[in-house]
Amino acid sequence: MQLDERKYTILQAIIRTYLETGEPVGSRTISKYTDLNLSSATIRNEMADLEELGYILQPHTSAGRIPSDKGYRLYVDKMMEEKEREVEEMKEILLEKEDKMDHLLKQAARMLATNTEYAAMVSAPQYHRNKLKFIQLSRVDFNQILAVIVVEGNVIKNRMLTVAEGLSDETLLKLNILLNTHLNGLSMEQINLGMIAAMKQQAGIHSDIVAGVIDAVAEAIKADEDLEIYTSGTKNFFKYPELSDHERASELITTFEEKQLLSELVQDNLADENNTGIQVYIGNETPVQGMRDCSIVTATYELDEGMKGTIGIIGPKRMDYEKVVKNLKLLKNQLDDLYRK
Amino acid sequence: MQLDERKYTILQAIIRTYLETGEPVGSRTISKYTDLNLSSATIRNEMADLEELGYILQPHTSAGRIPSDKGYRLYVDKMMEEKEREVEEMKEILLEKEDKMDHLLKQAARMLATNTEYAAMVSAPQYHRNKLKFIQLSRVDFNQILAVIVVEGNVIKNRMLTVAEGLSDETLLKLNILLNTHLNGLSMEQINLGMIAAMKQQAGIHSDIVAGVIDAVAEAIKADEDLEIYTSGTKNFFKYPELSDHERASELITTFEEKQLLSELVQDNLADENNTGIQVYIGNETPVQGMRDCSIVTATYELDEGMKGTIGIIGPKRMDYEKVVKNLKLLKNQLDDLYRK
DNA sequence: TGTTAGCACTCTAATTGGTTGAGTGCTAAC
DNA sequence: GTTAGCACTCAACCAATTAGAGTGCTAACA
Repeated sequence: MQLDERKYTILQAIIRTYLETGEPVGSRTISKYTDLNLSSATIRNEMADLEELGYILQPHTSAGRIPSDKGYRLYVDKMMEEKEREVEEMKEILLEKEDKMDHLLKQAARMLATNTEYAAMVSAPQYHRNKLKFIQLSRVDFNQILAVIVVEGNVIKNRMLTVAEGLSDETLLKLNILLNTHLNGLSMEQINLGMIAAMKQQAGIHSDIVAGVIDAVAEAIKADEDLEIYTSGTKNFFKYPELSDHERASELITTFEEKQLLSELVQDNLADENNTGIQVYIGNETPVQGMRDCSIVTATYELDEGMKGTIGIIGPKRMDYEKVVKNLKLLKNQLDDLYRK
Repeated sequence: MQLDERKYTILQAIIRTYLETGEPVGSRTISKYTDLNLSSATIRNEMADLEELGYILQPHTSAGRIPSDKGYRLYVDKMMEEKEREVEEMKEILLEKEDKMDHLLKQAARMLATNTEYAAMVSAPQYHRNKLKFIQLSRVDFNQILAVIVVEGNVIKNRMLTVAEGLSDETLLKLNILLNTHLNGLSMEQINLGMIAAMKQQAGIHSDIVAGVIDAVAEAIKADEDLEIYTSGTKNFFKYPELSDHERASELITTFEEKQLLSELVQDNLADENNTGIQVYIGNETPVQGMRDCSIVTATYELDEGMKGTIGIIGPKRMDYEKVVKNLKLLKNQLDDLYRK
């Protein structure tokens, strides 16, 4: 048995109706809804076939049909574009160029959640191909040295170092020059043990300062270790009965609170090189444990060369995919443009 | 009518029983529970009086009684200490001296939530009495200057400034000296417009750099504007039916997600000078909108001189106050000691 | 051969009414 | 002042019923 054109049309009608109403769809509804002019009995026969093909399911014997994951997948891949969406008024998306990145991203998440009425996440950009740009040691207190490390992409890392006894300005200058001449322009891979040893030797009694700085450099470069993720709209889970029984809600909320659990999503997204921009995970396809009953739609944005982050929406499988994709694209474009100018 | 000793005893019995069971308490239960040797009928009379006095309420006509906010308040103020709590095995609280403050505090919140089975929050310390310690301008790129500002308590603020054309090392040095000689050691209040104008004049064509630095200084000092708050255990709200209907849960979760809404709590807590250490808010007493059905217990910790933060537990009014207070005290002590050594 | 009308059947959701049990308030007696 | 006793209230539970939506199947139709 094949998915011929008529079955395809019927399936499409079922899914669209279900997305609108959230209720299982019966044969009579489809018989009226489509312009196929078929009786409900015929539709019933076709529905039985579609069920056999795995595109739809029956929650119980005497209920209508709902789409299966396979059905949703077909919808997202093939049917979605075809529907000419009425241009709908959308709350203006506006991102002020805030100087604080964290505020900006938090704001972005909030906006996504408000506009879509689903839960939203935004990951802070990951910095790749990081090279050391600049190191600066300064005396702050008698026995405290501040090391400032700037890497490509203008990520800044501060590290306070305590020294046993005061350093003269001259010594400090020497150390500054030592560190900068040896390390500037290098990537993590290029900094090797031999180099470090050589520097330590040159630093003499101040080798522990060199060690501290190297340590801070390492941390600044592998900043992705503690990937920041901002979320918003957790309460929207409650809008969809299929997600809001205690057990499920509890799991979803925990996942959303312990944001590290969402990092899979970010990894997955960034890893995908030939990423067209939008990725859809339906039900079991999700890389995040505890969200098997949801659909997740993500997009990757790029703030600056190599600074990529992920934005995403989590909602019920019967989410309004068009709206979600539209919102994500809009935000992605705004973020892409933000620092490009 | 007065709260005589017998009424007091009965009230105590009612509240304790309710805390244990979470069910409205009937007269017969109390008649058996206490060693007053009174019949249920007598208890009923006393209960009617206690209700009139406002210490207990009846959810509906033919139900037992539950404590009112006023009842809980009396319990927390007067009755709590009297109960000798069996020393209960508690999961060991252990805070590694993590070098990253945010990890440490997040971890602390998680621990509180796990131990108590309520929702927990931890605020990052607020830095008070901030004076400027040190300013450093460095060239990073041809047209980019990095300003590093260190204030008392070693809070560090970075600000990237873009300049129209390159600056000579000499000019940079001059600006550094200008800024440091004028500003070091001053508090926010001491930096006035006249001073800024004078510096701008001396800076000549580089007055915009001075302006940028002043701006960053202002931000560094009023860092409390974006007070960091870490939360954990949101899902614990679901453990208590009185908090987990959709409406209430939705509100609680939103408050917990938009952490700024919890800042009232922190303000309130830090403002209270003669704070004995633990503060209890019952029901309507809470400073946080949307938590009127909860009780909140908070404590203040002090990492270093003037670096105060708040830790807190949010749960149902019928929470195990002793356990909560005990946990907060334990954590508070650990945090207090952490950087003191 | 594909389509349709019709019918028996299934299952959920909502409604109803009855029962149970916990708990109360009140009164009269101790 | 205390208590026994009784009538009353109310939520919670259960079973039975009903209504309605929807199905699958069969037989007739074009």
